[in-house]
Amino acid sequence: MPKDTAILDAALDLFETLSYGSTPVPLVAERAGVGAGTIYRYFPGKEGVVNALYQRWKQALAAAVVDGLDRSQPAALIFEGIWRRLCGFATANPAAFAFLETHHHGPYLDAGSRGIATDLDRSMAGLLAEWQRAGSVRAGDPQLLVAQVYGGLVGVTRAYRDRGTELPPDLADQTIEGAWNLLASPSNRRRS
Amino acid sequence: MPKDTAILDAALDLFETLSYGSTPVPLVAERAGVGAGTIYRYFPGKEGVVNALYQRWKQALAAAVVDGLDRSQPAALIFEGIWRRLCGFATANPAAFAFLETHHHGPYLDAGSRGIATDLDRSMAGLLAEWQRAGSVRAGDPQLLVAQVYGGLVGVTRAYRDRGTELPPDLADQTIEGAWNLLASPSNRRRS
DNA sequence: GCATACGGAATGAATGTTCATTCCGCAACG
DNA sequence: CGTTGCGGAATGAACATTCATTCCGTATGC
Repeated sequence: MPKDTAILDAALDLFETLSYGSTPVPLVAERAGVGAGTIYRYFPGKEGVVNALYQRWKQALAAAVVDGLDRSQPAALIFEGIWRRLCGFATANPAAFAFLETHHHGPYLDAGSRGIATDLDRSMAGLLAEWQRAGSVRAGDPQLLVAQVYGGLVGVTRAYRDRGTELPPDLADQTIEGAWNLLASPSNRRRS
Repeated sequence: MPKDTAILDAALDLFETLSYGSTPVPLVAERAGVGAGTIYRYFPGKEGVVNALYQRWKQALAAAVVDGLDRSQPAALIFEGIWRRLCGFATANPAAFAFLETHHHGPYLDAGSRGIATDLDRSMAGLLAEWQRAGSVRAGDPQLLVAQVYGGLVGVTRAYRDRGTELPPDLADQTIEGAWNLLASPSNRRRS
């Protein structure tokens, strides 16, 4: 494994269990199987590591969600697709998903990291706004609706984590009905 | 203001903006208007401060939500009451609400702090389970349903915070329809 | 094909800084 | 005066970062 990847993987693990502030850089190095100084060959410092980590995964998440969306389908179907990808991503990369969440606010994140985050939010809000115009999603500030559904998924993954259980493969099935009904206008709600 | 309260208030502010790990104790002291040593007269140490802070506010939240619930009302009405109190609490104490969220996972929280948190979760899940038996809430693990609705509220408050805006007084009105529809069984959904 | 020399990547002990905590002297009250 | 509560400089540990050194793969000369 390339050293920079080894470093990022080790950092992900440790930042998640110890929190960023309480993780010593030398410990990251040890876990990554490199010397402490090596980290500074690949990153400008500890903050550089968090930001690289954040951007790497946020971009991966954005790609996983957006890539190959067929925008011509009905809203409920597109939403289902997005939701499944989101859940798939969280299940496949639970530590990374939790990391993105926990560090959303971090004062050490730079403009680049924040930018990626808001781009994704905005493009989701744009989609919702379309659907509102088409009458399939209920009224309300689209950004807040996005925040509310997405927050729900975050809450569920956190609950599993607190419980010490892995995310189940049918996470999407368990949560999609609620998620869609939170968004849908009355006539578009799911019956099942 | 009593010194211990001043210390907790200062810590709340700083932990929220700088994160726990990066907040120096002497800075908390300065902000609280006390000497650095004084903190150690009131708390066993920095961890003692976070835990006192967490417990203080989690208890306040629990009290705000549960106190004086009339369990004989229909589910939708009880839920509305709870949701309004929750939103009221978040609006009245935005920093504390955010703090409780951000530090839910903190490795520095002790058993006492975690205990309060899970008690509240469990009592909410119990309520939901009752409603499921009565047919007003859809099927599914009640703990996960709680996590999903509550996560939604957290997401919304976070969105406002990211935006730099205060939480609006009508937060509950903006979010309750979605929240209830996420939970409700088909026949109990809101039309409005 | 072998020996030698070179460059840059990697290392980890050393450095200076930052921080949680302590402790001693002062002040306020009785 | 004694006692109690407080302040903030002093302390020592832990940390992020640096840098003199080692190490290794490749090139060069024989």
